[in-house]
Formats: sequence, C-alpha cells, structure tokens
Amino acid sequence: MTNQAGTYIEQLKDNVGKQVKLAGWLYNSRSSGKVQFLIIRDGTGLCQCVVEKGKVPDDVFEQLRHLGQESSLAVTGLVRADERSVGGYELAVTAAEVIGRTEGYPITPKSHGVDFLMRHRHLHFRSQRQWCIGRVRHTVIDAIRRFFNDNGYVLIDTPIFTTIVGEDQTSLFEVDYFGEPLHLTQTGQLYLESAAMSFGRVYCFGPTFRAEKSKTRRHLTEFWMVEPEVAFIDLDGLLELAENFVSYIVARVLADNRSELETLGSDIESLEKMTPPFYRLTYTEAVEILTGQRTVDFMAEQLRQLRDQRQRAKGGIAELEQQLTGSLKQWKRDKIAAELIELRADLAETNTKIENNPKHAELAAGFRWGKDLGGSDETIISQMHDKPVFVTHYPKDAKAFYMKTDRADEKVALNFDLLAPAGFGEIIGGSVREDDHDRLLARIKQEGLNPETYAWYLDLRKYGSVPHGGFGLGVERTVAWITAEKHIRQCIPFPRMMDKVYI
RNA sequence: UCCCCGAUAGCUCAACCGGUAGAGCGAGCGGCUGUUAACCGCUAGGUUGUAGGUUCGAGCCCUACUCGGGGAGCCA
Repeated sequence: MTNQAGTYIEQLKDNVGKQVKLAGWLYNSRSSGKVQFLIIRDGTGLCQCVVEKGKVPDDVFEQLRHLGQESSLAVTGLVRADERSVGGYELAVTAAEVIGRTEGYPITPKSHGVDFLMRHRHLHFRSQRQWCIGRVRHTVIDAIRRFFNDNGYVLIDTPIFTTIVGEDQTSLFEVDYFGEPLHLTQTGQLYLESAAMSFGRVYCFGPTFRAEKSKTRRHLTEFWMVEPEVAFIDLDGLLELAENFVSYIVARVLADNRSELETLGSDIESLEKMTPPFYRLTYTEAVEILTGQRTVDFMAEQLRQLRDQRQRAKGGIAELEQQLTGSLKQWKRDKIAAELIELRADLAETNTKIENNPKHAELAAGFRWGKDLGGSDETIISQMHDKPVFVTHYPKDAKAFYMKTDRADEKVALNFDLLAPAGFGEIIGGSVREDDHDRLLARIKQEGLNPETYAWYLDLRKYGSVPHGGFGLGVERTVAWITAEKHIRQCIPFPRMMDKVYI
C-alpha cells in the first residue's frame, strides 16, 4: 500500500502555491457558516485547512461540518502562507475524503485530570503536549547515542535478568527464572565494568527496573538509563565527561525541537546557558549551605513570594466573587465562573507549596553530615543555581559498596550526583569504582553480600586493575527537565509506577 | 511504611450556616465568510466513590473502606 498522502504537513513550506494532498486526523474544527476551519494533524505537525462553501461540493461541505474530533480524512487543496494559521501555512481545500468517522472522542480540547489522561494513554499520545514531549524524547535518545558513538565508545548490551545486586536488595524486582530467583536489572554497571576492561570506553542503554516504594513526580518503576563506563579516568574526568554530555544533549534539542520547546513552555533562554563548566560543590559544602543562613534566607524569601502569590490569588477570587453578586448577563457570569475555577486551582497548588516550605526548610536545617541528601534538599540546592550542579564526595557509608573511597579522606566516596537547575533535582549519579581487590571484598562482606556471587566482579581487580568509573543518566528525568514537564510519567510512552500500571 | 489533600454530568469544576444539585467543555440541532481551547441560541445528560451512622432533613457532619493526587524515606 502506498502512502495515501502525497505530502506531509512539515513539507508545506516547500509547496506554497502548489496543489497537495494531506492525510491525517481532525484535531479541532471551527465553523463560521459558509467557511470552516479544520485543524488537521498528520504526525509531522498541524495544518489549518480552510473549507469555503462553493469551493467544494455541497454534500462534502455538510459532511465536514458534522465531522467529529479525531476523524481521519484526506484533503486536497492549494498551499498558501498565512500568518493567522498554526505553523504559518494553510490549505485552501478543493476536495476532501473522510476515511474514518469519529463520534465522541473522549479527550476534548479542554483540561483533563491526570488519572483520566493516563487511562486514555493510547489516545493521549495524539495531544499536542504529548506529541511535543515524544519528539523531544526521540532527540534526547538520538543525541545520547550519537555522543557516545562519535566519541569512541562501544555499545555493550548488559543483561536485564541479573544475578547481582547493584544498589540495594530491597529495590529489586524478583522473577521466577525456571524455578530459580533472578532479578530485573537496576543497573548495567557491574557488567559494564568488565566490558570497559576490554574496550576502554563503553556504554549501555536500556530499561532499568526499581521496586522502590516511591510515589513522587520523579519516580518510575521502569525507566530508561544510559550508563557510560571508562577505564583510566578519575573523578574530575568524569565530571568533565558528564557536563559535556549533558550540554550536548541540550544543544541538540535546542537545534532540533525549538518549536516543540516553545509549545511546551520550556525556558529556552535558560537552556541556552547549559554549557560547560557546571557548578561543583562537595557534599560537605552542600551540607554547609543547607544548614546555614543562606538556606534560611532562601526558604524565607521563597515563602514570602509564595504568600504574595497566595494573596494575589485570593484577591482575584474575592473580586470575581464580588462581581458575581451583581446583576450580569449570563455569558459574563459563566466566563467569571470559569476564571474562578482556574484561580482556585492555582491557589490550591500555591497552598501546597506554602505547606511544604517549612517542612523542607526544617529538613534542610536539621540535616546532619552522614546522611544522603534528600529529595527536598536537592531541590533547594538546584533552585539556588541557574546551571546544573555537581555534588561530589558523599559519605561513603551512605553510598553503594562499589564506590571508591577517597584515599585523601577515607570518610567519603569519589562519587557525584548532577542536579538539574531550577528545582528539577538529580538526573545523574556516578562514581569512580573501587579498584582495590581487598577493599572491595571487605565492602561486599560488610554489606552482607555473598562474595561468591561477586567472584567475577572481584576478578576485574585481580587481573590488571585500573582506576575507572562511570555514571547513569535517567532519560525521563532529563526529558522532564528540558521540557519543563512536572511529572516524569509524561516523559515515557507507557509509564509504570509504584502499584500502578494503566495499560 | 508514614504524613497531607481529594472523589458531584462523558470531562474540568461550582453548590454560603445541613434545606428539592449548577456552569463550561464535549454530544445533538440551528445561526454566522477569517476563526485561533472561536462565538450566539436551543436540546439531552445525575442513585453526589462504597457501606454504615447522626438528623425532621446529608453532596455538606461522624466512622470504616476503596480509589486517586501530592509529599517524606529511597533513588536515575
């Protein structure tokens, strides 16, 4: 079967003045009696198709007038540039053919709740926002592969069924593997280390599974992670690699998906500043900031701004309510009622932030050296910076057994997290790996892990051990940060969350 | 596992002190030759999450449960 469309919407700019045929779905339509405006999407973009009475057969005009949202159709017409149209081009329709009629499409052009949209995920894809995010995700993944492929890295596919524990036993999904318990991978890193001793620079890229009982906007039980691993590298080398890598991804999205970012409301100006070097803080410095006056002031200022915001919202609501008590035309009342709903939703969100602010301030102030940084602590640090922040040298006891101890300060590990700016939080975690056989063995025992299971991993330290390290970047968190999407469940096609799989 | 919030029309939300449940969008019909989540008129659409309780009377108060949202811990 040949493509029924002669032309895709993204090609319209090269076809001005020509007659073309488009095939797509009816995204929205407006009618003005003798002229109709059909917004059609075809996967490559949106196009306004203008249907004038008399320019098409009367029965076709009538059929289009009653066509439901998301009906599929093919339209033929003349391409012309018009500032008033989405995308700047429109089609003056001369012929149209309905392919699949639709009645009662559930997702309307008005707002919907998260749960409703998730239950209609298979249809939600068609919405503008999801379409934009999907295209950004595509670019992010392509940029990830290109960066490593162009810089001498070899792709290694690490297993999804694993016999080893990377992070924490409790966060693993167990599967019955012909009667034997195995686990779904939570990192490819350990396997990757063995590959790094062969190829030097390697990376793995695939789905990762974590059974953490986390119900937050930055958690999924199944997510995609890319992990490079490099032989003969130190912590500074890793930080440099990570900042070049992240900067490259952002630059690619800015180059390939600018209009999507605009539609999504991303902060393009701020993304353009994402160039090396990023900020560097040690964990100890981060703790000093969190427990110091700077954070007290910062949180107080934030609270003040939130309260202002709340006051403004309340004032707006009161004013609108006052207006409603007067005598008004019905349409005016309705309009005010709609505005009230929006203001109340904003107010509720602001109230939640106000409620959380003191809790987070308290958590930060009460932070003691030795704990891992909490989500809210990361948020505070990242909110204080306009570029990503590396936090390095965490207490080794709070970190995984494979991380190398800093020989200059045995209390800390040679590791780092990368926090995306403006409150997005952690998108990368990485470290230099412990390359001393006896130290690693001791840590494995200390964690209560079985050294026999890790015999092969210990072998890597017996035969030509070298300093090496790597990191993992979460794809969905990166996409969420770049697209300014609040929840990472919107950044993966079919999200799997704690206790919740929709379709 | 813990803390906070919520559940009312297909969807998003109103309903003052407890007194017969209302809008917008969507659907259907009609009007309008440049609309931008178009607009205007009409029509249809409800066992207020479930089970109890208090009351002359419960969407509203009380108890339990179910489901959903946000956050903590943990993490990419």
